[in-house]
Amino acid sequence: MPWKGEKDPYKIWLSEIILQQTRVEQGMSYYQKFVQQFPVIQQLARVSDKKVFKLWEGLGYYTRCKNLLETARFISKNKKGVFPNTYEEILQLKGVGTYTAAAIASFAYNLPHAVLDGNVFRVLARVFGIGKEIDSTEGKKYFNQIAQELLDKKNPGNYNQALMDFGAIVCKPIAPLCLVCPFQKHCMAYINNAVSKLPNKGKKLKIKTRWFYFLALKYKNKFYIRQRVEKDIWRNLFEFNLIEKAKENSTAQIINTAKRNEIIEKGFYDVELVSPKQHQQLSHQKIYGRLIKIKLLKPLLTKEMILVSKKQLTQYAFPKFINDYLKQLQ
DNA sequence: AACTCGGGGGA
DNA sequence: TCCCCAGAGTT
Repeated sequence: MPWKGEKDPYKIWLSEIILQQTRVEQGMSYYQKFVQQFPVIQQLARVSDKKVFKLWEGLGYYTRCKNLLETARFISKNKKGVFPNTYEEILQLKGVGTYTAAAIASFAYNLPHAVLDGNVFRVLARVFGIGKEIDSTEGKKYFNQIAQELLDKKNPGNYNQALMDFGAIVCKPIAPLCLVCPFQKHCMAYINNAVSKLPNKGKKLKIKTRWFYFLALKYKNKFYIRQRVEKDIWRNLFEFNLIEKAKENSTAQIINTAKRNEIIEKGFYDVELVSPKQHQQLSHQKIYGRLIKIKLLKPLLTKEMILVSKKQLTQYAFPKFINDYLKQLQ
């Protein structure tokens, strides 16, 4: 992995933000893109939001991208481009929590802070047989104390790296390699046949179902799009005119809603295409929907949406759900 | 403390 | 389908 052994705090920070709740294989190409285009933090700081969000497109958790830019600009302007070098200062940065601060502090500056990520939680829970819920406040505190005690204070960077690698390669979530594990004889979970029960993740989140009907409104061969600014999924990304429903609706019902909302007017539109039903499973929501392509014979009255050509669409960041439609859009 | 925030890949 | 990923911010 290109960030291993990396000592530039900027690149370490970049890799850590990208890898939050993200698999290495998924984040790799994004890291490469960012490092190649912005070798130093000042370069990232002066790029437009639009371009950076386009680079982040498809990676998910888009507030990471917003915070990434905010932090790059903060360090560039207020710190003369010099990355902070204490745990406390690093922790203050937007988008940097206790894990990321410990990772940067130990990897870049060899400061004695133990990382506590999914890997470390798992290894500690199993080896020591800790059944406390890892997402509770008490559990986090408890695990953090143990992690900090175990840390090799003379070599925190390598220690942290090694423990995470061990969790990722040997002490895996599913089908861990217990038979070749050097901790086999001491691992409380293995001895008690409880490997699959640890770590203990408490709550299960409820998944809500939503139906998104996107009206791709076309006027004079250009499409109306808008930025999602509300507090919801895909904030800061772009979309077509959205009609959201709690349940499945027929195309006729959606068209009726559009008329009622004065988005289209009788005699001044033409339905050109209705896509197949599509769905996307997010960690906390299940999205169903369709794209309905409509040719408008007169422009929209609202100023909320902007009109862009098919070619210009490629400059905007869209959720995957819409990008899948864009491929079918002529 | 509980909720919210994406998308991908393996079983 | 379910799980889980080098978690953080908000309510």
